[in-house]
Amino acid sequence: MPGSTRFAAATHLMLLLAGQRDRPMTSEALAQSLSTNPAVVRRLLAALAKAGLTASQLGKGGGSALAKSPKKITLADIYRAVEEPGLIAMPRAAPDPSCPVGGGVGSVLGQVSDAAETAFMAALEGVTLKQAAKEIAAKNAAAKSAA
Amino acid sequence: MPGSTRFAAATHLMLLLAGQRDRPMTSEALAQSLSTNPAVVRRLLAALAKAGLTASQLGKGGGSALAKSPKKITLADIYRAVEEPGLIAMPRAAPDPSCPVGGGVGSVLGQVSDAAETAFMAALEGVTLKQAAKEIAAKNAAAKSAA
DNA sequence: TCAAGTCGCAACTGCGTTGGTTACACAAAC
DNA sequence: GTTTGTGTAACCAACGCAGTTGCGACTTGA
Repeated sequence: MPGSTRFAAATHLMLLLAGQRDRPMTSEALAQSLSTNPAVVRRLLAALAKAGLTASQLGKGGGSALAKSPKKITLADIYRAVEEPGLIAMPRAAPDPSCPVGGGVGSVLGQVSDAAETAFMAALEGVTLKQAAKEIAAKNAAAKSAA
Repeated sequence: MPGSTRFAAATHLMLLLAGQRDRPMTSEALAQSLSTNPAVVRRLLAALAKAGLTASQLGKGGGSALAKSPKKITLADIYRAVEEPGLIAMPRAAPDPSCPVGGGVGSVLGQVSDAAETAFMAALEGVTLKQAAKEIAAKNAAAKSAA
């Protein structure tokens, strides 16, 4: 697994918040569901808040909550909030300058990378938080009836 | 650095080989163009050979060469040959089993991940090695005339 | 048959990123 | 003013990637 697991964790968080819209949830409660540390959750939440997806309330009875309707939040929003762009990494070392291919590879790859990344994001753009929540609810209902 | 730079390096290699189809190139010569180590090149070449994109010749005067026409090789082929699948990483730690969201996140994310990855690969599928080589040649010609 | 050239593969190392953890200052509610 | 909870910084351990080295296997050519 190359990249980071932040997107998966952030999506989990957002789904949790989407199910508790009436009152804010503390980072500790969220951390327990993710089986991780509150500070990790807060780091994620900080990124999400900066993107305008969540808002937090300080002090007693505080916590975090969605800042927008789950219908208006897509997985692409979440991805952009917590992950770095650049699905395709460029080589660290510069290629041999005497190589005629070396110079061009970068720019060609850059173009392709942009196109591929756009396609990737478009797929994420197509799923809203609300849709995802609904799908999970349906899944849980099915599991419960089976048990 | 997020993912790996293997795709970029492998594409560079393939472009080099596409320009030297008459005789095989040694890993040492390739390594020089990439300004890296021959062993690194061989690792890449091993993966490309396993995918049927290149073939190597042992012994004196040996080296590696394309196994197919550049017209029939797409960047998606190269990507698949050298990179692991799974653009979206799942969390390492299993979520709290008492959390109703926890279980569903994985499967929903899996579906989305597949869709997004398919879109990503489709973009790469649209570019053949030959097209990339042509683009670089055009770029180099333009640079030369400017100088 | 033997020497030279080249790939194939496996170990070890160094570096950068990631996630986990702790600690502490600040803000809001009671 | 005490309690609750966020925001943020610092530090640590684990992991993956690239770089490096070394050696064995194989093919060519004299």
